[in-house]
Formats: sequence, structure tokens, C-alpha cells
Amino acid sequence: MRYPVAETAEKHTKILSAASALFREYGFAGVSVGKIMQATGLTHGPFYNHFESKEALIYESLHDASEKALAAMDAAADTPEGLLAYLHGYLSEEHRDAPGQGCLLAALASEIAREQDVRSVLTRHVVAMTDKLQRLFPWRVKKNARGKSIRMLSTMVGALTLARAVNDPQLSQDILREARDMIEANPLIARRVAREI
Amino acid sequence: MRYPVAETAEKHTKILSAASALFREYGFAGVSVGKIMQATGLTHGPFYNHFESKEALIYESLHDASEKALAAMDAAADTPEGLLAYLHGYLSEEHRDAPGQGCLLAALASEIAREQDVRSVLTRHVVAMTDKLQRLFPWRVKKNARGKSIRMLSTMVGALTLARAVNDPQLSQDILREARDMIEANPLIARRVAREI
DNA sequence: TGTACATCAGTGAACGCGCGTTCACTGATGTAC
DNA sequence: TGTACATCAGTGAACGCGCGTTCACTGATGTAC
Repeated sequence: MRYPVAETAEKHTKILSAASALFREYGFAGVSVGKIMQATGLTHGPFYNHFESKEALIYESLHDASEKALAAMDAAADTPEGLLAYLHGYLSEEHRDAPGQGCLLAALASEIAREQDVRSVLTRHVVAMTDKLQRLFPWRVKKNARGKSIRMLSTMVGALTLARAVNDPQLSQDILREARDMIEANPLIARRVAREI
Repeated sequence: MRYPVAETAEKHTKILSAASALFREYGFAGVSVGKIMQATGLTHGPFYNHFESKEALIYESLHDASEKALAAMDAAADTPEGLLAYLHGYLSEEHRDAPGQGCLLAALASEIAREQDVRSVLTRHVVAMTDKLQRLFPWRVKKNARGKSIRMLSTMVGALTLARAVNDPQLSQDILREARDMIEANPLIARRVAREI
């Protein structure tokens, strides 16, 4: 039967966001088209009314997740203090325990490396994140701001990935704490934080 | 037909090493039992003469890869200079382009995080690597050696993962170079390296 | 040392299953008049 | 404004395929005598 146009568009975005959360939580191979459609309350058939293939959905949902993440970063981190809070949140146990709502780099980078088609989306995401880091942080006045933001992003992604993979709760906590401490050990940040207190 | 005992043991290790390379290159879900057996020159049937299940092979091959990696690290990095060379190798383009022969953390951490059974193997690997780092490096005399080695491992894993996922060759190189520079920026390492030259 | 035979890893067809994808069908919506 | 009908997203059975796993069979090896 025919359905209202508004509902159709709504379902499209529901599929997209269900897919992007499930992919981050279980990986591309770990989520079937049927599971995604089930999460939106539909049967698996009409998936192909919305997307050309699972591959196309992966591409679109990553694009969607990237834009949402960057927008959220903009909203939260419009000041150096806000960015500091954002970085703390990134390296929090809450973020570690909710990969479906979290960073797509930490959740999917290794799987994306094997899928040629979606690497460009991830590349743009990495560039956008390092751009934001160097634009907002106090260290922007220093030399090699881009390099420092790349180092920081590497540490963040690595620490979150390891904190998730390890099954010793204490070690997991330690990994996150060390990465947080490292960020705050930046002299310019330390000065800024001290001023706040 | 019956086969010599020596050959049987040899085939067992061949399956193990083929599996551990293929898993790191294509992920657990990306490699079938048939592909692994094909890589060892056998048909898929006798797989179950050697291993109880694919799950059991994953566990055993990770264990094997971890021990080999730690042994190689021991052999290469028995001096601070050797360790420095090892770290350079870790963050090299050669390592980036050969995930099948490379670090299991960078290749499989996110997938392992989803497989409860094998997280203990990865946990032991992380502990062993940070232990080696803090034991061998000049910074061992300073405070919080464990913390610093955790930070270093996070940066290494994150940088290698991102360098592999990104499809811009220049950006990929920059990520690796920044991580290398970061390691050398450690004051105690810088002093040591300067003395070498 | 030579012979008879039990062993058991490898063979390859077959299994049930879940996957991505297709398709004939349904029927309320939106449109033409 | 009311009626007739074309549209098209959702339904759910079905497809071919590759997966992990099983199994009856093979036949050289290793062993018992």
C-alpha cells in the first residue's frame, strides 16, 4: 500500500541512524540488513526501496555519523574550556561503554581500512577533527599546531580502542586516565585549567 | 590414509600461522575456515582434526601471534637503542602496509573488544608490551614509568590504525611521522639519540 | 626380519543456516477529472 | 467537492550463495606378532 511522503523520509533517516549505531557497536560484518530493518520496526524487504545495497548504506551511514559527530563537537567545544570538557568526555568510561553512540574512528577504523570505498569518509573526518583541535586550542599560537593535533587524535583513538579491548577494569581505567592526564599535561592547557580553579 | 606424525604437527603450526596472518589482514569475520585451509594447501575438512572450532582457532592463533610478537620485541629491543629502532619500525610505512605480519593490537583491537573470549589474550599482550617499554627505556628512572608507557602504546596503536584507515598518502605519512617525532621528543630519548650521532 | 592389520589425518560431498538481494503482491495515499 | 484509479512503500516468501561443521570413506603409516 502507499504511505504518506513524510513517513517515508522519516523511515529513511531512522534506518540511517539505526545502522550507524549498530555498525559502531557490532562492526559492519556483525550487523545484517535484517537486523537494521528490525531495529526500525520494518521487515527487511523495503530496505532496497531506500538504499541500493548494504555497501551503499555503510557509506551513507558513515557520512551521516561523521557529520553528526562534527556538529556535536562544534556545539560542545566552541571555547577552549568546552573543548577540554569534550576531550574529557571522549576519554570517559561512559564513552568507552557506549560505542554505538561514540566516535566512529575508535569503533570502525580497522574495519574501514579494509573497505576501500569508505576510506574517503574517514579521511575527511580525521582532517576535520584535527582542524578543529588546532583551531580551538590554546596551543594554536605555537609551532606545528597541526602535528600536535594529529598526535593528540592518535592518542585519543588508541587509548579508547585499547580501553575497550582490554578486559581488566583497572587497566582500562588507567589507560583512559593516562590519556586524559597527557592532554592536561600540555603546558598551555595546564595553565588554562589552573586559572579556572 | 595415515600420515607421518611429524607432518601432522607441522600442519598444525602451518594452520596457526596462516590463520594469524589472515585474521590480522582481513579480520576474523573476513576469513573463512576454508580460506585458511586453502592457504595451508589442504581441503577444509581436516580443520576439525586440528581445532575444535573456528572460535578455538581464533583464541589459539591470537595467543600464538602474541607470543611471537613479544619474542620478536625482546630480540630486537634488548637495548634502549634497539627499542628505539623497534619503535621506528612499528611506526614505519612498511609496518602500515603489512598488517598480516604486524601488530595484533592495531589490526584487531576493535574486533577483539566484541569477542568476550579473546579479550584476556589481548589484555596480557598490552600488559607485556607496557612492561617491556618501561623496563627498557631511559625514562625508567623517572616517576610514573608505567603511565608513560601506556601513553606511548596508545599513541602508537592509534597512529598506526589511523595511518592505515586514511586514504590520503600524505596524511598517512604525516600521522606516522608525528608519532615518531613524539617518541623522540621525550627528553631522555632525545639526549640518548643525540649521544649516538 | 617379514607379514597382517588397526590406526587416523586427509578427502570431498553434504548438512543446515543466515546472509544479501529479488519480486509478485497489497492497499491506503495522492491525483486526475 | 466527489469519484475512479494509478502510484509505490511495505509485506513476506523465495533465490542463490558462502559459511561453519559433519561424516562415510580412503589408504599409507606404524605396530603387534
